[in-house]
Parts: sequence; C-alpha cells; structure tokens
Amino acid sequence: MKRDSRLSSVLHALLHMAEQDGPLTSEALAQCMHTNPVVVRRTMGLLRDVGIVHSAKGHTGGWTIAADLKTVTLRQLHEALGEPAVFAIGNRNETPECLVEQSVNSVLDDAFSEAEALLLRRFENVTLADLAAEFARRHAQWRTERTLS
Amino acid sequence: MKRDSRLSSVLHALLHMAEQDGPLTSEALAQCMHTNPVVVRRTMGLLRDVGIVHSAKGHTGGWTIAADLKTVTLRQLHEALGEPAVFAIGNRNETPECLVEQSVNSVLDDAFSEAEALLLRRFENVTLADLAAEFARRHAQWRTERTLS
DNA sequence: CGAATCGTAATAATTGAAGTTACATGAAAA
DNA sequence: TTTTCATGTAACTTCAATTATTACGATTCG
Repeated sequence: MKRDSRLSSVLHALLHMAEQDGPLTSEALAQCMHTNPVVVRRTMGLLRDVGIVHSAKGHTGGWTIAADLKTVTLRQLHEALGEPAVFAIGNRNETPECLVEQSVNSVLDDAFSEAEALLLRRFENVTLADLAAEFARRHAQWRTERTLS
Repeated sequence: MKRDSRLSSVLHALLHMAEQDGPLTSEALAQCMHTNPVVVRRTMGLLRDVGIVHSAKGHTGGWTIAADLKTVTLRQLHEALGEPAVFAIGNRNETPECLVEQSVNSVLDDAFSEAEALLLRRFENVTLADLAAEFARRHAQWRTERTLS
C-alpha cells in the first residue's frame, strides 16, 4: 500500500503559511511541497471544512491560517483528514466465522488499539505552535552553523 | 495500498497446525484461510527460513510446527516476515532539504517510533501458546453456549 | 471585461500486497 | 521404476489505495 502522507504534507504547508503574512496560493504551496496544486486544494479543503484554514478566490486569493497555532493539535488535523487508517498491517478478515481466526484477531486488535491510542494521545499533545517552535530552534541552529563555517 | 495481513494469516495457520498432529498441506491451509496454496508456501517459507515451521515434499508431506509454542512470539513472526512497515501514515519525504519539513518529520517520527516500540513490546509478550490458550477459552465458551441453547 | 485563483469531477499513474499460472524438484506409494 | 502428491519458485496478473493530472466551471479583484 502507498503510505498516506497528507498529515505530513499539511503540516509542512501550515508552517510555511505561518511564516508568511498574506495568503499563499495552491500553486506556491504545491511548488514548495513538490506536488500538484489540485492535490493541495483537495487536502487543504478538508482543513477549511473544519475552520483551520481559509481560502479565497480571485486576485490576491489563496490560503491563510484561520486558527490560533496554539490551539490546533495534530490530532485535530488527523481527524480533519478523515482519520485515515493508522496501520499498514492488520487482520485478513475482520468478521471471521472461524474461532481460531477470531482469537487471532482479538489478540492483534488489542495490541493495535493500544498502539493507536498512544499515537493519538501524542498527537493531542502537539500543537502547530510546538511545531513552529521546533522549526525556530532548527533555524537558529542552522544560522549558528553557517556562521561558524 | 492494500494492508499487509500476513502476520494475521500465519497466526491463523500456525494455530490450526497446533490443533492437529501430522502435517497440513498448503492446499488445506489455503482452504481454511480462503486463499491460494502458492501464497501459503510463499509466506510459510519465510517462517521455515528461521526454523519456526518445517516443510516436507511428496506423499505425507506438508507443513508442521518445528518450535515450542511457548517460545515463539509475535515479534519473532513479525521479524520473520521481514519487519514490514507498521504504519500506513508517514512522511512525504524522508530526507528533505527544507528545514520546515525536517522539523515536521522529526516530530512525527518521534511519535511513530514511540507507538511502534509499544506495539513491538506487546508483540514480544505474546507467544503462540498464549494464542492457543485464547482459542481454547473461546472454544470452551462456544461449547457452553451451544449446550445452553 | 479579463486574468488569477479556487472548486471539483473524472481519469490516469504509481505502489505494494495478494492471487494465479506454470513448471521444476523431490519423496513416498504403487 | 513409474506414478502421484507435495513443495519451491519465477513470472505475471489482479486489486486496492494514494497521489497526480487534465479539464472546466465559478468567483473575485484589477
């Protein structure tokens, strides 16, 4: 299966939008993410549906952040994207007749549920502001290194 | 992408093999798993490579368990299958130039690593014997329910 | 008006798992 | 020894899901 990289993508886009005042066009976002403007619109559209970003048509149009960076969590973004399946491994058949297979599913489901819950808790505790801070840290570091060399 | 259900599949197969003395053919395993004998050989072959099962050709041939159920963990099976990717979500680009994207990757990777570590620890603590016990429990339960009705 | 921009439907490309076909190899049975 | 049954494996097809592309409509600003 191909991996779903939309969460990673929208985070990248949102951080670029946060660094900039004024809207960014789908075209501009697509270029910095090495993808296609239509893909950007499709994905960002899901965030607009829940009020995280705003889009405007026409001249001077484009995408802007419509929420406080401190209040938007990765969990919310994951939900806005439709809560895509987290795992690439899973049961062969979700509703088997066979008691053996039911036992296997039950044990595996327990393990997967626990891991997914942990991941979502982590997602709840990371905001866009945290990510922006992480970027600022790396940016400062990079400037230091550049000066030293 | 399609989900990788091989771990689920081999567990199902191994438990059926444990319930039975004497070898089971790929054909028989394929039937009870609603799949194809070649797929069974391909997948079980990986377990044979690490000594968990044994295969024999010709008349009276087939697949048998070659290890103590108490010593085989889900983790070992996952490894025998080549440690397939656990997550269906991931970064768009694993080695980005862009500092923004590096920051995003770093934060997401942390979360994914933690969740994967938890899952693998869980896998370490479940043996085939545990699964067989879970099946026995369900089987007994099912017999009780059938008698009562 | 007209150029820029989003909105969206329809379709193709891509990727990786699973399924299928075909045939070689080896072992037990007749 | 010949036949039959089973695995071993390569090559290819199918399938499912994400991502990319094309095309065109709708809106807004200059």
